[in-house]
Amino acid sequence: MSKRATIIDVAERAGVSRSAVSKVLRNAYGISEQMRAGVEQAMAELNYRPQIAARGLRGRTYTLGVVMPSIRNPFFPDILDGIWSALQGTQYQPLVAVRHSVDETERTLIEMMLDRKLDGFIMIAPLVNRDYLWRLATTVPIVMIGRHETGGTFDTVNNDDERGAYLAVAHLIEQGHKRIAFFSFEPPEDSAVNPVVFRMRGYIAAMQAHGLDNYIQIRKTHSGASAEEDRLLARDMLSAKARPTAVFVWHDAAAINVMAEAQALGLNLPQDLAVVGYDNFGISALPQLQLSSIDQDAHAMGATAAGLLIERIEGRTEPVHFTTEPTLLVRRSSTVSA
Amino acid sequence: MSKRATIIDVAERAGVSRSAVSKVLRNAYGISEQMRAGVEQAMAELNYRPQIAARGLRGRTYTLGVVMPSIRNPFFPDILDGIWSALQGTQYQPLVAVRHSVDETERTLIEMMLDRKLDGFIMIAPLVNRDYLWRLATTVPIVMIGRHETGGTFDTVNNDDERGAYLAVAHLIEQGHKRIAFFSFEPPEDSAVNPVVFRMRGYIAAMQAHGLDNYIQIRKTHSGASAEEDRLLARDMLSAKARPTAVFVWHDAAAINVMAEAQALGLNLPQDLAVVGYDNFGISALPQLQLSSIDQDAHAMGATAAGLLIERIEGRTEPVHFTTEPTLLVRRSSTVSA
DNA sequence: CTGAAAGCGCTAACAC
DNA sequence: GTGTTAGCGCTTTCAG
Repeated sequence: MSKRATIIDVAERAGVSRSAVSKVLRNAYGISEQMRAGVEQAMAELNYRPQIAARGLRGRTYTLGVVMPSIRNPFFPDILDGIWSALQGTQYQPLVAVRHSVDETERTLIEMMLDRKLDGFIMIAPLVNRDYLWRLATTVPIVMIGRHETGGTFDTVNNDDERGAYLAVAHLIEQGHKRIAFFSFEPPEDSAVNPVVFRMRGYIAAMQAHGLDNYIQIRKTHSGASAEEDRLLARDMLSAKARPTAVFVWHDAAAINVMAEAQALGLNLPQDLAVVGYDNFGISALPQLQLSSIDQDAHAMGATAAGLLIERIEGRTEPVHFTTEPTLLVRRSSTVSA
Repeated sequence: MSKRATIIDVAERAGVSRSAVSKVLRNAYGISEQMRAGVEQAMAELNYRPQIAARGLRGRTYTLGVVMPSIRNPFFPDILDGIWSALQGTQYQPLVAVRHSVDETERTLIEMMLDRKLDGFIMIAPLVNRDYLWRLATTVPIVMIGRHETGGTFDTVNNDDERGAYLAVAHLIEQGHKRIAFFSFEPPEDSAVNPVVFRMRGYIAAMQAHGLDNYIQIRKTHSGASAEEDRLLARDMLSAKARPTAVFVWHDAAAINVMAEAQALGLNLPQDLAVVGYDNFGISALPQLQLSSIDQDAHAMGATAAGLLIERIEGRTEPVHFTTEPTLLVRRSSTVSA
């Protein structure tokens, strides 16, 4: 295992002091052109790269922790792409930690990243409670994606979930549907901040705005429901006497399960049942699925979150709350003409 | 931003020296029960957690870098789960870095993780050339997943791709097919180590073993082909005079594209065209896809890789090469009875 | 069994 | 402009 050049090696080779090298490294004030040139040459010759870990002991590690509840959801890669593109040209690098069991919240991950002295966190809808989060946010810069909460000291990036839901339902109404159900789930805790609550609100608003109060029907699975559980609930919903002719589903993964169950029950899609999901995740556009969905602009969410986090790390203290506009993507699952 | 307790705080509170605390921390030899108890109490009272970053400056960071070419492929989450389960009960934690552009290889990621002093890497089929990899492997412990190469100083974990392909093709032959094509791609470099080459070998072996030499047909897209490019090639293949009645596709994502194109051409699946993929990735079992596939046991691959990497970090120098057994999963895409 | 002290690679006052 | 020096939080000889 060969040896890596250190700042001392560079200093010796260039015939200058360590601090001179350090200054060149940091582009700090007070270094002559000549010295800079000499140092840079020495660095090149030695193939020197500063060890960020050591640098971190004094200051920053230039490493951002991205905390994900899963990488199975094809929605998250888009967020990551956004983060990455915002980080281009900066010194910061993202490192991803993924939650693995449901009984374990993100706390373990956060602590392990704290131990490793990462500079800040982008967290995606973590299962941590309010108190913990608020306290944590006074300790380290945090940007939260997918959590509607403006009281803490952390920044947030959210989609306008209420409006997105409204768009979805209005689209279904436009297709002639009246009996439109909302397929949802019961958020585990801090329900007021959960996007699903906003989507429900948008659903109700749209139904009411079109005089469909009497057709409102909300079905809920529990958080982290399996495909089987989703399908069980869907079967129950679709077997009822006056079954809905359309359903707005809180997110795409569940929407796919609802569609599968509908087909298993012999329904033709979209004639017998129209479906619209939320997230427009990676596979919704597949020819085999063609699921209509609300796009949150995950890329923008990621990019914005990364930008905000860096601002935070570099000193901003006022919380910022950013919202992306939802877009409706109409595909075959909700209309014959698509 | 409140202050975190350091080893000095603990030492003072317990009325002992820093080194004593350090020894307790590391379970090192030569500490009395009484002192240990006192130190542990002080740690608890101060809510002390050692800062791994500082520890890393001397020794290990207990952090493993997992380098992925993408998190879009639903095959990778299974590997990550395996890694995670093998790490349970150890001090090591995985941190994931994801490649984002194709023109950029994993080198950047590796270097940034090296700068951050991670202890070792699990890399999944990276786009780095042999020389770089071999040199790197003399510097830092590495376990490679999905690269058939036994000459370097790194460990490898692979599926028996040749056997997996054989299973897939034998299954199709059993279903009565003769005109079985292999839908593949041209590996960018170091092609001899690419799993796809082994799959091709298995395909050819199975065809020959059943006297179907004359029906061998291999189609290739290029590495990183888009869905459109896959479909274009599929269209060409399926529009030919004597089109194949079955196709073995090098991996599931491409198989889904082939199926989509077949349907667009008006073919009925699986009657007109049977399809088998490879990887059994997360969505192949969806009712809407029901893609037959070869399972590599991604979980075992991840778990094994993590175990090997820790052995390496803790001193082993002899390279180890591990192979998982492929399993055929028959679904609707290749047989009417499934 | 315990503690003093040097050192890991880099940063940041502070002198010169 | 440039170099000296004292840390950052932890580990690790090496005396006692």
